[in-house]
Amino acid sequence: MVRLAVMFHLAVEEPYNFAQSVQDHGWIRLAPSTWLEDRQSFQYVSRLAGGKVVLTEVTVAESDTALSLAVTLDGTEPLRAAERGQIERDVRWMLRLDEDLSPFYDQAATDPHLWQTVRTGRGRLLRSPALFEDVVKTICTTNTTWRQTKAMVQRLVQRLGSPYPHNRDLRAFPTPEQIAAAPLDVLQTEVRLGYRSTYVHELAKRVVQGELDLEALKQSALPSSELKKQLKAIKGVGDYAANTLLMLLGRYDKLAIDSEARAFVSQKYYGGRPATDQDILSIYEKWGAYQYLAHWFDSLS
DNA sequence: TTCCAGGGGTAGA
DNA sequence: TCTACCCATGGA
Repeated sequence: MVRLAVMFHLAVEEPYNFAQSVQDHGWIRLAPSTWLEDRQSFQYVSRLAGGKVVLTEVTVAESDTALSLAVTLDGTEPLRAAERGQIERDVRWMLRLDEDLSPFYDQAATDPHLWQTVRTGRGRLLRSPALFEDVVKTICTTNTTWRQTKAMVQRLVQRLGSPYPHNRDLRAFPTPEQIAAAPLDVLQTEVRLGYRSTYVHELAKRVVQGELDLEALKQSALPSSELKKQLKAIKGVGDYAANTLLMLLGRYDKLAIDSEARAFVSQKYYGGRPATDQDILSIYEKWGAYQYLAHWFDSLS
């Protein structure tokens, strides 16, 4: 089998700590994303619109001057310019290379403790190329352990995703079409999504039927509260999941309060006594458009 | 056994 | 808007 590789560079604005930013978020441990420690690189199995499966690897480019990333695409067929362009846009989206965090940096610089962590260039939390993938992954984080989340996503990818020709153990995240075409029973008994099976299956069918245009939400100029209503209209997406998805869309004005956030705030601000959701909200309220990131960095530092 | 994990849907008030 | 109850799964 012929192996074809393409490499290109992406310019990056500093401060940006590639290795930390990619690994900070748990998403790096959800298939088909991987962190290759020995190569200090981020690997992702991409499925292009036409069905080609390509292995994408991103690492810091060797350079004495400006920071840039080296992106390598491995596949069996030559890539058209449009396909290469798609992957480049996907990588920029996944790593949030085009997000302007300077207003947050300005605000964070007024908090010496938080600034210690923020200034190191972390905080561009990893996300998936398609919002569909992130909605499914987020549904898989609810009311379960992180261990089970990883296992559910891994089984979903292995059972329904398209294989990478050079290594069939590597598969792309299944498309809405692939999930919709699978019998519900497969999601229940093989992927073992539990009661989430119907949510994920329904979501895939709605996307395939054109009833729900998730990709359009990425470009939406709607206020976060409006966007949140649309996200909560998805079965399986409640308050926590909707706010997590807003963060994945680059909106940081709402906190995703889960058991981890409750435990952290309780420990740090209430001496181990339980904190109500209102307590948590009031702590980060002053961060306005950047409440999620403020809490995120607070929990890191 | 029972509880609960990076919750959410639904019915009933 | 708030509360009680249910929901698959698997580890503790």
